[in-house]
Amino acid sequence: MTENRRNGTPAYVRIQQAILQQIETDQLKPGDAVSSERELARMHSVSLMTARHALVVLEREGVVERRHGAGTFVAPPRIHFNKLMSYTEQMGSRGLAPRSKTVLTKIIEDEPEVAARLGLPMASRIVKIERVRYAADEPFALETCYLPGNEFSRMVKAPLARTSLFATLEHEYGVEIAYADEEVDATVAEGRVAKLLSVPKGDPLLRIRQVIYSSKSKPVIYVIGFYKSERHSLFIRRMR
Amino acid sequence: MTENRRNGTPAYVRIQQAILQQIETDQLKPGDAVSSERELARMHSVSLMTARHALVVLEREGVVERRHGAGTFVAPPRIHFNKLMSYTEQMGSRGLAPRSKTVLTKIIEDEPEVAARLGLPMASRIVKIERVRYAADEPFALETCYLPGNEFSRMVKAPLARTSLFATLEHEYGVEIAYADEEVDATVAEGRVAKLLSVPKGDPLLRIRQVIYSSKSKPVIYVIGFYKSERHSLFIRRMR
DNA sequence: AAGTGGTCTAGACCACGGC
DNA sequence: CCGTGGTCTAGACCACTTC
Repeated sequence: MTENRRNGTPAYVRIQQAILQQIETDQLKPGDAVSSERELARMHSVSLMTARHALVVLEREGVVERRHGAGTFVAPPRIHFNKLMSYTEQMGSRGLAPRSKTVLTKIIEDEPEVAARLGLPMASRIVKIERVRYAADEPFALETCYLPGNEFSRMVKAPLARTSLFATLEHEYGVEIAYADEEVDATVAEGRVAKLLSVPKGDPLLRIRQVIYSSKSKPVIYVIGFYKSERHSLFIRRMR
Repeated sequence: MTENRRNGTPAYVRIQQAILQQIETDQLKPGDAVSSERELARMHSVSLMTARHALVVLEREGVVERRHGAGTFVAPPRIHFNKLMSYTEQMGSRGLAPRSKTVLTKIIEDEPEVAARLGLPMASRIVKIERVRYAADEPFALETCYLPGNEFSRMVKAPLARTSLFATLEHEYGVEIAYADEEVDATVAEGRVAKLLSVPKGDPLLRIRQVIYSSKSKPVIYVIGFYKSERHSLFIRRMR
């Protein structure tokens, strides 16, 4: 082995980095052929198996596609289906600025159903944050978030107008958000919800109840959202 | 190579099959250690790299977990979130019998929007099948399926009361169903839909519009479903 | 026919985990 | 310490695609 692992980095990772850099700098675009296994082996002075390993892993990660007999090609940019993203992140990925107004933030102790959803004892202290989301200066969603009060009481004062809830949790509290289970159904606008969304009573709304879990599978946020139906629909990709 | 690929099956696949069989016959249960790479290599008279390959692929498929320094272990049974299943399959997995009534089946030529969703020219012949789904003798959903008429005209006469649409497509037509894109929103019951579901006009309904694709990424079914909200909600797991 | 990825060998050393 | 998985070599032949 002629001094592989120069910087503690495995050879196959160095090969991947070289390819990824070519993609990032647009030297390689989707559909373009990546150097073949044999070329990579020569270029990086490694065995065929090592060059091969680099490509196999990149394929599993969705960066390249390999076609038997033909070659290895840069994969088209991936569309992230069913990805858990905050409202801020969703808007950001479409190049739009998130706009929302916090209409309520307080600590409650009398919502046992919410406590149960968060896996807390009844009558626990819970942070409640209610926000109206806007798209094009028009309200389209009302989202109510609940967080365990003992851990996250500082959230009551967080400047949520600027930063996202996810970012705050990840940076300020070191909570790594991992996944969410959503329950979706249909309902109609009534009372306070209708007023905040400025829709007539009886209009159909999408209701999404979401339990968001940390990487330790502990519930960290419970969210109930009401979405104006004509301005919002949900996309899901299901695999067989 | 001492006559590997006895039956045209690669050695690493044979090793996988041996392990999978041990799991299926409960000789290996979740958490149990699988034979190590070196053991497998000896047992199957292959090199370490080949035994290793078998395990690496099984790990990617979620069958086993590998822990550096510790060993390879049978993975806990996977929970299938966001899996594309037919109504028949969904009911089956809950131990319930599917019940539905076909209220309409005909060939149409005048729904250009549907044709577009299926990637067909306007004014194409399209098979339309409308079914009411029951749970506990109560209607809870109205599903309208559209299929390309030229390929699937025999579907008009398929005995859908007994077999599922998916099964028919897969067995009779050799179409392999791969994934679906769903668009979910909320609406209210009106006219014909309200009548068929026997709900009052104005009741909220979940509307799901689904394009189901074959493994060749060709649209094969377009489905519009209306679901009674108090009897149906949708579960989604999103990963970060 | 030339070039590509797919499978495979018979070894090697390293890094990590558990006793 | 020993056994595990992780990385790696320097070749080989096969199967497939493209021309």
